[in-house]
Amino acid sequence: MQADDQSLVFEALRHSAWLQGYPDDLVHRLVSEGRLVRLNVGEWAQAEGDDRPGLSVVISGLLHSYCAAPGDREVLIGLVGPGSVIGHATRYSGGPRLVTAVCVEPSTFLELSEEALDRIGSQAPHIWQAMAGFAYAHMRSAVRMAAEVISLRPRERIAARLLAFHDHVQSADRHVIKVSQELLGEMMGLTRKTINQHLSNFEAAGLIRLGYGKIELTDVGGLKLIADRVV
Amino acid sequence: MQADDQSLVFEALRHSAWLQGYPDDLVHRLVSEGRLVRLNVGEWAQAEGDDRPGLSVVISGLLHSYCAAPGDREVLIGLVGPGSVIGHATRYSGGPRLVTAVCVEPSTFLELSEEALDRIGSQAPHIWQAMAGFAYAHMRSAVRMAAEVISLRPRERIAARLLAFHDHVQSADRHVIKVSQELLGEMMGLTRKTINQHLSNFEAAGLIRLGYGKIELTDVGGLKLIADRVV
DNA sequence: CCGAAACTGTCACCGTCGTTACAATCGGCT
DNA sequence: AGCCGATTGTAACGACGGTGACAGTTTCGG
Repeated sequence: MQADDQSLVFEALRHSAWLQGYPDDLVHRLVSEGRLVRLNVGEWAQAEGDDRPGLSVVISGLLHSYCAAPGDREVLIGLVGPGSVIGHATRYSGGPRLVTAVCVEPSTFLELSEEALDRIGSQAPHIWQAMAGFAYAHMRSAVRMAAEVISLRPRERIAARLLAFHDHVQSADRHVIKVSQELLGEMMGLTRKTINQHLSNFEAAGLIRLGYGKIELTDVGGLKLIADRVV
Repeated sequence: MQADDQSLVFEALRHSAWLQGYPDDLVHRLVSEGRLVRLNVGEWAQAEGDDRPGLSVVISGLLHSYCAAPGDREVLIGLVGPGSVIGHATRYSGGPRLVTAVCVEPSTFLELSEEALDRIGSQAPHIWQAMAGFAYAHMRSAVRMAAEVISLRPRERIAARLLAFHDHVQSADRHVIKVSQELLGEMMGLTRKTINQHLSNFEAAGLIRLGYGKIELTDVGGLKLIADRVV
């Protein structure tokens, strides 16, 4: 890895939600033990049950993550951006990969093999806590998503999901969500028509502004009220 | 803890899905560092954001686990039986508890405080792998549940959920699921009426047998076909 | 600069699920 | 044995989302 790549990767990891609270030392070890990988649009960063175990941390780019549902279908579970961790160490989780991630933008990753994780672990045991930590974070969002889909009607669900995206991203223009309505529908089990109907509704109420392939949140508080079924 | 309790707890942990593949030594440490707790019907084994961090392993009994959804609602997420792990070590997961668990039968737990986990970790680092492991297991089932609810229509969803219960339990009479139709509906976001309709349908097709507060699976393969949308 | 591809806005029809309500049945408790 | 609460079977009606289809708009690449 080039020296400038190294510092770039370091910054990306250092600011990721995952490693907040862990020492610089751990981050440095991750950078030096990891391998930088670039993938183009359409390539799989990982596949269920594939033979490349380990973790990958997204440095730049964007991916869609799919989960296998009964009947050989795949459902879009979420968007994966810089700072997210995907994949898992088979050895420490005991099973095939959960999800499939496909690049929708050219992306770069820091790939950490199981062996690399072992080497890091022998020097900096923090890594195990960190791994348990992101497993929890993933579990948290998965449970929340399940709870949303189960308990909320489509209208509330859409509002809640928009807010989840909003909270998930920490960039400057977090108010603008770049997702097509088609994709939104696929992610929460609704048709584009239904999505469109409710979004138009929200726009008329001044909560959001619709664009081509994007949605701008203009009244986060108002959306919260809807998600909370107050309105 | 009494000596006979100790061996009882040891057996429960030793046979739990969680600790399969880990050495007896780790199990022994867990038993000796843990505290045995008994709770009656209606008592909370844990609460979101409560002040008793750590893990609890269910030794005997049955609990319902709830997850907070937007709008101060709680949705029934699943049933928790012997061998399951609930709670989490705040320190290593970085956030409030995810779920609330309420006893529906008198239950016993092995409670492991954060300090106990630390002590175990210093001697047997396996514990961290084990913790990441059950976080993964929980994540897996949560993601799967979300995928089911998103992609399956009610009929398929009910079949898939029945199968999930069936797979989850490893006891002898796993074919008999002891849940009321009311509860089933609550767990997957459907009304009792809808549940009843589809279940009656399944019964007529010879896939299940309905009882009072229980459901017996008589044709697992047939249910799989429905869940997979083949039928 | 233009054409193809992707995305959004909208329609009518139909099926399914939620709502509300009531009766019948089962199980445990006294 | 007998009662009461919990659970199940069922009905009519209305609302809402899915289906399939089409036109208009924006984006991007050649």
